Amino acid sequence: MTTPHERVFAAVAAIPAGCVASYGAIAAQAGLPGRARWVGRVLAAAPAEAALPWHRVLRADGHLAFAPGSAAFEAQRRRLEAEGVELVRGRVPRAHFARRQDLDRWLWAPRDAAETAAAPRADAARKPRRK
DNA sequence: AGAGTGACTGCAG
DNA sequence: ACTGCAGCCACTC
Repeated sequence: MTTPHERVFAAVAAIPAGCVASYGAIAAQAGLPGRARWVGRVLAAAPAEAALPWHRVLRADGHLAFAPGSAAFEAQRRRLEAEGVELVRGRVPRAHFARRQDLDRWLWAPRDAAETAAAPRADAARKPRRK
């Protein structure tokens, strides 16, 4: 059967191009709520052959998990920008976060709908923060 | 066995 | 917005 490890891979692979998801969301999607750190560990150990869109996974607040300026940070930022996802004031706008159902649709599971937990408002049509 | 360490998170100050 | 802190849990000394 599917191992937690495989479910994490599947969840990451299910993130649509141009979208992102948090470590916690991936963990929850893989049936491991509360284990965001473990997801980070799995991705760090993931072989390049897996060709996972690891760059679409970031912190819940929109910040990349790597230290700003580090090689890994820049690499991830480049990959995101290549898909049209740009950092605004150092973070990815909530509007880019994939929604629960977007991931479910790719995975299979109607599963529930009960826990529509983090349903981020998908607009973000706000004024340009003065200056 | 026990302490330290994160590709994390949410809450508190 | 930033800093700390408590939970979190696998893994490494």
